[in-house]
Amino acid sequence: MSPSDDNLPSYRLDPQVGFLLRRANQRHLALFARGIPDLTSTQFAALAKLCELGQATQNALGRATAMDAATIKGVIDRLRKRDLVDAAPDPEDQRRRTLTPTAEGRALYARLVPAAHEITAATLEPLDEDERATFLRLLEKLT
Amino acid sequence: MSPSDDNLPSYRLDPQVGFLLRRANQRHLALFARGIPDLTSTQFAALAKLCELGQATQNALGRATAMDAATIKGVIDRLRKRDLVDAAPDPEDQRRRTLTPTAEGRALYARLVPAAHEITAATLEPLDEDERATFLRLLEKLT
DNA sequence: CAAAATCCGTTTGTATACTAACAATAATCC
DNA sequence: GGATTATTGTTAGTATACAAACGGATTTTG
Repeated sequence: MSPSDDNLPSYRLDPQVGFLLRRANQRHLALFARGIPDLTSTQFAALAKLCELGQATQNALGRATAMDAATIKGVIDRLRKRDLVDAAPDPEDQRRRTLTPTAEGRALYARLVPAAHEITAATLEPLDEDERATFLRLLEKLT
Repeated sequence: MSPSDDNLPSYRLDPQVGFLLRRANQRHLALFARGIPDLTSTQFAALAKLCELGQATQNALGRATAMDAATIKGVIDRLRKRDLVDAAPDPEDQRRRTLTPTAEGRALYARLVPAAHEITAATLEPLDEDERATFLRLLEKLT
């Protein structure tokens, strides 16, 4: 043992993946809130995926957007309150609620898509073309 | 205009950076909760940084751990309730509270450091050595 | 077919995370 | 030195996020 070999734990917070992921996410969320003040990023994700799919049950939409049942419920409640999403009982399965974007929801989504693309670009702005592709490829593996 | 050139917005949620960042963060948080059930990742970050620094005022610790004043307050409240952190008034500035890790806090931190390293490794496990370095380098730029 | 297991949506509780506003204190400026 | 400005910590309000438990509906299984 060297004289400096004490039992102080060798750990620094700053370079840890978890800390960096959290901060990168924070930065992205700030850019999102600035670019799309109308909706939170989660609400936009739910609306976007629902417009992609045309319709979905509540829990299925949650799975498609990586939100658990309790989370997607709150998100959908808020979107419904603003008449962006409609919920109808499923005649074939009485447990299910079939969600559909309203005309207003689809219109808002269509209107916001350009801003959403700009937010993605702004988030990746510190990287050059090659780095972006690399980063997205690797990030996808950590999902 | 080609016949297929309609006004449907071209947007897919799945490949967007924001969506991937959120999911990567979720995966990391799940690994963290499994590896360190004692503390949340945020609480551990605050405790770790405080042990690194020795002491800090509340808002300064928040800045060092990327938490705003309202967030760090709740985190510190919970750590204090568990006697992991001590808060003393600063005689030089009566607005400030000087935070210090308790002996128990330092012991817990020292005990958890190996698990924290394992969580970092588990989070990055899908990447090989080169990819990890690349990913961390690029992620740091998006902070 | 009946029992068990699963799935659906809901509710409660806890923990981030940010905005906004606030009182108390410090620092700065004219 | 007095007014303005900034900082510190607090509070209230909103929005994810997840765990755990629940009743009801459906599916699987024995």
